[in-house]
Amino acid sequence: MGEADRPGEQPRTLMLVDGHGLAYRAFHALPDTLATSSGEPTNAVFGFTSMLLEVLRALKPDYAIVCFDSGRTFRHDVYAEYKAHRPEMADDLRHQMERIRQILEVLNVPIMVKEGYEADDLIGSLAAIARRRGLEVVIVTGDSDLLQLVDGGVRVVLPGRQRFGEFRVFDRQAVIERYGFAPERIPEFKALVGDTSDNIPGVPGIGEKTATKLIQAYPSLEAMVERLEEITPPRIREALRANAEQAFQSRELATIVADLDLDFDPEACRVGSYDRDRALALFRELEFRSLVPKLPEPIQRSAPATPRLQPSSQRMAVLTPADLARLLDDLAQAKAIALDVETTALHPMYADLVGIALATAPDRSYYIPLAHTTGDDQLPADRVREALAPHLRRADLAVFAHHGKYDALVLERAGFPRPRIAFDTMIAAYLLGETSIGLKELAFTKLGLEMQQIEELIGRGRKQITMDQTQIAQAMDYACADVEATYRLVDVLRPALAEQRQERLFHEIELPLIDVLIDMEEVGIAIDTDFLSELSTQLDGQIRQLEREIYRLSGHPFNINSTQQLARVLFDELHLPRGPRTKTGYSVSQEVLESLRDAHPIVNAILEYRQLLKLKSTYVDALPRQVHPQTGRVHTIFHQTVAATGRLSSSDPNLQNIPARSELGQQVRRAFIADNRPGYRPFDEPVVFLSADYSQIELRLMAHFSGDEALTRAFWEGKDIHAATAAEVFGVSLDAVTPEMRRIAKVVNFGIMYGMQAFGLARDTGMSRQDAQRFIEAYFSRFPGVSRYLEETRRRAAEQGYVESLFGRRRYVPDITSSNPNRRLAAERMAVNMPLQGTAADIMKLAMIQVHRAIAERGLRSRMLLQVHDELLFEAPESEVQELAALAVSLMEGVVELDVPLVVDAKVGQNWNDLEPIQVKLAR
DNA sequence: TCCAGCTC
DNA sequence: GAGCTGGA
Repeated sequence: MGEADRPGEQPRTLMLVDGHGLAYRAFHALPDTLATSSGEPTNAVFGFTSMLLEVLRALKPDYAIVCFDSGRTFRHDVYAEYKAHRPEMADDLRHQMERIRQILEVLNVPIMVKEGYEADDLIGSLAAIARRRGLEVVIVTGDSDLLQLVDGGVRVVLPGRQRFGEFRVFDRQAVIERYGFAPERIPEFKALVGDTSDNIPGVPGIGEKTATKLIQAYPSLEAMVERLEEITPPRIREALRANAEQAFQSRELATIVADLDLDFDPEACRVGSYDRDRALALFRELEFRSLVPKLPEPIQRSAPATPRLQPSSQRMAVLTPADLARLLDDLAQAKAIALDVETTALHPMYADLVGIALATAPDRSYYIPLAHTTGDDQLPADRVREALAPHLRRADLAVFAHHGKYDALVLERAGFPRPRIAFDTMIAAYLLGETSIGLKELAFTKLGLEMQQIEELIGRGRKQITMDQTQIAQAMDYACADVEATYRLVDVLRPALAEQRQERLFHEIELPLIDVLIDMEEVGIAIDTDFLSELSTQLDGQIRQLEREIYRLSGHPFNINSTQQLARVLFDELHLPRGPRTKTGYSVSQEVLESLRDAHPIVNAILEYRQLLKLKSTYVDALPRQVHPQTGRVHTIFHQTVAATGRLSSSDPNLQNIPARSELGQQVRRAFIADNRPGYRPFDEPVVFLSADYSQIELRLMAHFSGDEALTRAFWEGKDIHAATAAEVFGVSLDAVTPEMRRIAKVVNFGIMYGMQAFGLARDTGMSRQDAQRFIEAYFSRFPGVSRYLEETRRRAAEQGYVESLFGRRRYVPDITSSNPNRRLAAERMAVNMPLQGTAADIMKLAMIQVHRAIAERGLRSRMLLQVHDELLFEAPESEVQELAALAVSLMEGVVELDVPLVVDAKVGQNWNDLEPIQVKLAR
């Protein structure tokens, strides 16, 4: 029987997907950075799949077909130029079309292609057939041309303008609201306006506004031509008269055929029956983790093919002394456990312990609730601490964790012994170059497990609760699944590290560093809040004054912080010359403003206003808010797995970008003080800051790696490297180097390490492009080793797909072979920079471990507070500072032996700004 | 989310 | 080249 409406039943819905249209739109709407970790581009596949699943979920169609274009279409016979302008499908997209076919195959969505026709025509015809059989139709496309098919029972879905994943549904009313006329008149609209992408000529001189008016005023194109005489203005009338034939032809081109005779068996297109396992495997291959939850429930299976949880695992909530005894028995036998803490906050210094999860085997786990507000049957924390402490201290018990630095610090703050992390799955994944290193992502990509998302437990947005408010049984399932996955991941990641020969990097640098970082995060640093609040008041006055000045000069008040409003004032009202554009308008960046300094007095005021406000909001006002209520100090988080080069990063607050250059910046730096505040002083004697920083470490590494003779010699001779560079390149003696020559040489030295081209050098020095180019050439002829090294690094990167630091840290640069020159050049810059920045990071990390260990071994009370890439900041009792300085300098300089000396400068002072060099008496 | 601006 | 944060 047919699909005609049956009494009392909702009409069924057919979803028709415009395969090319949607893929094409996704390809251009989504960034081409969307790719798998191996570099396969997936933006079109991802956008297509995301939209498909979203519509399936939201509109729940009963049937679905995806239509694709075939080769040559009848339109070529009508108009030879049709689509002649369209560029050949980009290779990146062509490849992705095959992936889309695979997606559709595993989702069991049928594909329709018909020789000589485009997807539009199939869709139009299928829609008509489906309507005749009483089905509702939903057309999913990226091409707004299809809006002409909208009718009573036909709706069109287009991707959202802002987010591709979201979609807009157009019914008849929505089309009328958007265009001002009915859907069926869209072909006439296109016939008048033309469409360059389809190479439809249209009527020259008629734009969207005029076309809309004409369509609203006349019932058809024929009527317009018949009643030509009444059309005004004459320009339009004549344009129409001269191009009437072309307009009719254009309309034909723009009209979607809806009368093909197609076989259509709805039952063959039923939504829902598909092989979930195969779909998951393909999603895994494409790294579409975020799309997994959007997969429809298969109707032919009662349970998902891949278990969400491991059904064979034994889990228990540890609630009674008997439970605890059982856990301890198990622990006593264990050689390794996976550990995870559940808490109330992301910042380890502000997180309260809510529960502890432990796995003693991949399929055996425990959850010990400690502070759930939902149950009163939890064991007392003291009892749990006493029970676990001996095990956490056991040298023969390996503790696995995912982001163990966090767990260890939280446990320590809760009174437990700090566990030593024997394997950290997050760090391992980071070293391996995995693109997603979250536990849930790794469980999916490495183990094929679909893990419960934290949001499923605690919700999201305004209704989000904290972990302590969850039910114990639910928290147990969540936390136990995490530790079991962690346990299993170790077995996958360990051999992978061996395979990449990164065991030493992992075991001798990254893992030992965890302990150092925990100490630094826990100790924190003191700031002078009184000083900052005074500074804030003072800045406030200056800012208000500048604000008044700016309003006066512009003639009216406006929001100076809004880049859009500011651009309007500068370029529209004051008519200052516009510079480069951003996506949303004209740039009002510092760089642009600097160039306009002389054009109008308001520019200077704005620059100064910006600087003051930036420093005030980012540092002066923000830092005091970050003082910990219990410790009275500021505790940053050091991230070990964020930077692509192996550097650390810092956040909450970021203490690695405290101002240093400007006068005001130095004021901010002065607020970081050695903690001699009454009531806070950590020891019974005054403390001071010791700062130890590597001098020119990356340039030294450049000398080492490149073996360049001139550069190496300059370092051995202890020369001012920028002056020495200037002398070489300008061909003068060292004494004859002017400050300007040195400045340029300095920019070049930095630029070379960043893979800078002549353009960047010209921009940063104020030279002309030609001069910059000549300068770079002169540099390379003076330092041929550097030139060879850069070339060799790029070549190797292209050959193996990654670059390495001295200690085997890797960075993958898949774009190094991209056909897009911008992306390829960017990849080349990353490739030449990483070995320098990455090796510097390795060296610093090793030094931190050694200095930290030496401090402990010598029983010193000095504490390492901060690492800022090439600088270590310590707080030391005055009586220790000499010893500490000698220790830090000698260990830092001696971390590795290179072909150039490593040099460390040490300085001492009461605050982070006013530091004086300290003469280091090297022991022995 | 983007832009701007602070660091090494 | 590498980061993080504030503001719209």
